[in-house]
Amino acid sequence: MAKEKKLVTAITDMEQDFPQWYTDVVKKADLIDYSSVKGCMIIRPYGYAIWELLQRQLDDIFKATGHENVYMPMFIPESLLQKEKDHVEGFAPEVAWVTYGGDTELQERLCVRPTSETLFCDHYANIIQSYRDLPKLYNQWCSVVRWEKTTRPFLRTTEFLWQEGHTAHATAEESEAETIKMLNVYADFCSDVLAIPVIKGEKTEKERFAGAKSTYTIESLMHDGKALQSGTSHNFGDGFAKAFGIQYTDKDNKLQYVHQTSWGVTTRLIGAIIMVHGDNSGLVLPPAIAPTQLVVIPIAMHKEGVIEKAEELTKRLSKIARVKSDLSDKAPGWKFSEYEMKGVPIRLEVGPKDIENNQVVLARRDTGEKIIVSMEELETKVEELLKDIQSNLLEKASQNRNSKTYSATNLADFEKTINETPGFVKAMWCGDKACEDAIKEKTGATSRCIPFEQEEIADACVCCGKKAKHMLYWGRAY
RNA sequence: CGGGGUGUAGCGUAGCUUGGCUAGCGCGCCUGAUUUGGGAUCAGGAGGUCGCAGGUUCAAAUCCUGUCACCCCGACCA
Repeated sequence: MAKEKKLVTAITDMEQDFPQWYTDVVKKADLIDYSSVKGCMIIRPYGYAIWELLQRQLDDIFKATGHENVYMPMFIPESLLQKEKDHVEGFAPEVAWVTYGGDTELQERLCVRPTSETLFCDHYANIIQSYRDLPKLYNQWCSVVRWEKTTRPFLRTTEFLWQEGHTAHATAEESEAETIKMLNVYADFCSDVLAIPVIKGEKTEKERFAGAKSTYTIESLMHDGKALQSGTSHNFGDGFAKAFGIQYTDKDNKLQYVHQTSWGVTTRLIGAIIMVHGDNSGLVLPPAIAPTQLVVIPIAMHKEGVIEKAEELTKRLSKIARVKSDLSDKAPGWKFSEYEMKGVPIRLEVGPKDIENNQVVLARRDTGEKIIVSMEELETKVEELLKDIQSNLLEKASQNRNSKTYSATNLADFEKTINETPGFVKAMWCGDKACEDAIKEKTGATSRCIPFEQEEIADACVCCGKKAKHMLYWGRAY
């Protein structure tokens, strides 16, 4: 693999100060700006373009799997939020309240949705009567508000964009199948589109979503060895249905409760892209999610025919990729750096020498490699390169994650590993919450998930030594 | 919510301890010329309620009080 060469000095080295590196990338790549409201960020055009591509592709998959989009109100009356006990207890500390309408104090205060389970449930109770009404497969794209104490761009903001799927099914088997199906949709999307490998698994009871029967998660690993929960899928069983009275009459004319699911991913995924693929020169975008896949940079623009050639190539390549050209009067070196910070997968340089030789120079962002390509095979080469970059990024991210995945069979090893070599730690667990708490207390690591792919790395629980039930992934998390 | 820090031009900052004349510098921006294969050079130019409010003083970016905001580190969360 090619040695990574530091090309831009405007960004702090990640080895030196990872949080600062992250902030620098987010700012230098023009993804966001801070706003005048604490914890809220302005998503700038380039950042939003990434979100739009992500949204469009995911939405297509949702539609293809039978889901429909709806839009729920952003306000939830307090009484509605309180219908499911665990749920309200889980979210109450972080909701924002509306208490006035104009200058009139409201009879009942309204919360700004932190999530919309209660709204969907209330609605489902009204529209579901018969088994013929099932399943209901709804999704909404919206923003939610959670009054977090500490915020970071994309990873945790007061308001964030997401999608939340909410479905209602006739049976427990169906809701479980839906939960797993959507988890797989997320996992495939992460690896195929975002080039981020994930661990699929179930959350322990301690980490479970407020009100859920079971919570499944995809966990990814960032460059600094910290874990990021990248998507979740919950099976509610009939808990919410009972709290909200969502019943239907089955084929045998018996009244039944529905079984529900919910699942979501957020703008946090953009944070994951940054921290999984980024390097010391800035952002590195997988082609599938890059708003600009190739940027055309003319060299010596004042020379005869250069601008015309750049425009011609831009037009030609626009047929096969998302292409833009930069004909501004900045120096070429400045442009190189600019598009590297922004993570554009391929840079095309074209100057008088190239025109003379009937060729162009392609530079790939992931490896820094420069390739001379003849005009004739340009399209073929660009398509090939985009594919190659996409798969190379997934390969690199997988290697990185695997090299930072360890296992521990006793607590001393566990602690040493998590402190000295940050990453995932695999360890056996007896299933007792006391051990989970103890490990968190002692090491600062949280249980990430009980992976579907289990391994027998020992017989005994890493904490108490009793007989182990599962292998768990642990890590320090964002 | 606890601890720490910072607010001076679009961005980054000097000045504040010890009050004093026109608030200095770098980047960026505008104009022109020369340049152009890794953040070009020269010349000229524009841009400031010194976070906000009050106070002390002949005089406040500087001292005092209050207030607002943001950042970083912890405990809680996608």
